[in-house]
Amino acid sequence: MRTQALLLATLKETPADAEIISHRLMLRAGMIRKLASGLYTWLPIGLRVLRKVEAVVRDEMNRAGAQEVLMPAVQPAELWEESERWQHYGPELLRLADRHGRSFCFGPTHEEVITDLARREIRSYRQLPMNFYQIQTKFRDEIRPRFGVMRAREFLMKDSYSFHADKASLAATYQDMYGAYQRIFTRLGLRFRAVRADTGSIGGDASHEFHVLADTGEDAIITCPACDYAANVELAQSAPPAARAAAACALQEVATGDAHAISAVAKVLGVTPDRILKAVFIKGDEGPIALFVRGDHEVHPIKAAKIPHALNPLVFASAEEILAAGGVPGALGPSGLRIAVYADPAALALADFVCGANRPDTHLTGANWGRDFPEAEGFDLREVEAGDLCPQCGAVLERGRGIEVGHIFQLGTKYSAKMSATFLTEAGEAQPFVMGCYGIGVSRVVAAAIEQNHDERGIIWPTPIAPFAVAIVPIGFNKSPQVAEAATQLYDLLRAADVDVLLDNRDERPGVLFGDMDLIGIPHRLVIGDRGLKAGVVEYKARRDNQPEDWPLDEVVARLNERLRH
RNA sequence: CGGGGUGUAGCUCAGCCUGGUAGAGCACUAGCUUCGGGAGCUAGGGGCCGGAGGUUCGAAUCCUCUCACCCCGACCA
Repeated sequence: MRTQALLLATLKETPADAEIISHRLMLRAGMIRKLASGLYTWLPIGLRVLRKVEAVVRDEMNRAGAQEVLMPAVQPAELWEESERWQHYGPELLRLADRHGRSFCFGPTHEEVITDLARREIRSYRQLPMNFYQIQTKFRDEIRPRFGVMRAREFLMKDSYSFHADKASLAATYQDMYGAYQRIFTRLGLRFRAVRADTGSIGGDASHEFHVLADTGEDAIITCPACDYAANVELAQSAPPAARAAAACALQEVATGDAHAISAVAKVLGVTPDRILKAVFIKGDEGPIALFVRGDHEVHPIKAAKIPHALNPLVFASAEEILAAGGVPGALGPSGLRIAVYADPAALALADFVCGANRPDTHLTGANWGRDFPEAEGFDLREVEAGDLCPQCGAVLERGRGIEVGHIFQLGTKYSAKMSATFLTEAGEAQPFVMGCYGIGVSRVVAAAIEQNHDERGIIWPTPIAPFAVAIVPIGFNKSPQVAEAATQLYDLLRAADVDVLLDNRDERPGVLFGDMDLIGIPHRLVIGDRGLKAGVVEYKARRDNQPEDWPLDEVVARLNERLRH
């Protein structure tokens, strides 16, 4: 393509409302423009990248045996009523009515539609398993769209859904999808990590998120540098604590005055926070629940909300509820409580510890589970931090940030059971499909790739998703017939060789051309000028490198192909 | 939805406090010069000052109401 025929809408200045680097660069490179909050137009340069990401995803999905379909973006409310998500999905679901007053929604996801398709079309276990995917525009009315296409309301997603006769078959396809995702993100040139994830509201047995590693990521992830352990902090665990020591001290009551916070108690009693029991009381549907963690640890709200009968999302108990349960705020401890008590394993491993006495301004020292109050039920509650030990191999864990670009779930029969989507087994019995679902945020991948690949001059695309693989930059295209001829010849030659090439024949100064080609991140650049032509060479420079090199004119195609292959 | 902030030329912003009839840089158009890392000079075009109402002789500026957008929190690909 020639820049003549291309909307090269680059900006010198950064639009004021762009916060993160990928959003800024996508605006400056002329990839996207905002239409309204969370709604973006993809300009030619941006769309080329989006299509290339799509192509890699499609290729690997096909290779993994999935079949491409395309479902309607607008879906009838009836299906959502069957799955009961019409009530539960909330305001994120964009609801519409047609001229007859029938209710519809703009699909944020397609479990209902695909399950409806499967129950109509698949009848026998002989047809299973089957895996369908589509690449399609979704709409989620996000509370707070931000960061450009990173969290847009309308976005492009690859979603797939697999149908199985049993869990073993689902597990096999899940593994296939795991592998396909690894290949996809590798081919896209991203540094990523598959992490264990909370199954969240979608439910199901197993789930992995694929995160592009970047400081601007919205998720905190725990990774082990020594083995393959990686998990979202929402469910990350650390190595179990050492076994509890025998009780050695007698229980003593100590007046601690107005020392209520862990740090204050630690100071007054001259102990470190890891010898103190920290209490958190939360609301449950059968009354409050007491939680205990070690004083130097934090309760993770998503973990705590999984406790039986706890309200989800988590809500802290009121002071009145705590008092009614036998607790005294400021001096909370496990003694004399009349409610359910859970403790994190690290808290349960404490011996001769400090805790509140459930009497005003009073703490206990030398306290011990079992001896001084009942053993609490163990429950993983604490948020894992960097420096904790890996539960698999014992190495020191790291904590970083990631951008979630993919998520795979083993759904089970959640949708098929509600929607009576069944097939006949070998024994002739109707059984609900066992399902899996697998998503990739295609448009988000574009932003994530930029977060990982840029410098002060602009984007540095991995070649597989660059808007163009090669830019030809003639110096003085409209002044020097020799340059124009050589540039055009080379352009034709490369196109004939099926190279994705952009000829920048704008009548601009070299600085402008260089600046734009760097900004939009074209990975390979060929500069043709009178100076070089006299010597029979063109200048080649990789976007990532600083030093250009001279290539003999007649070797350019061969050398370039060599570069493009790697 | 709570808390904070911003709307003035295509973009980045000044002007607002202290009312007096619209500005700069970049971009755009034309001409001349320049031409291997975002040129210089000259001459131009472009704004219902987000919208509505009010105060005033007079409102971008003061008041009220609205709308949009951005940032911080709970959701997700």
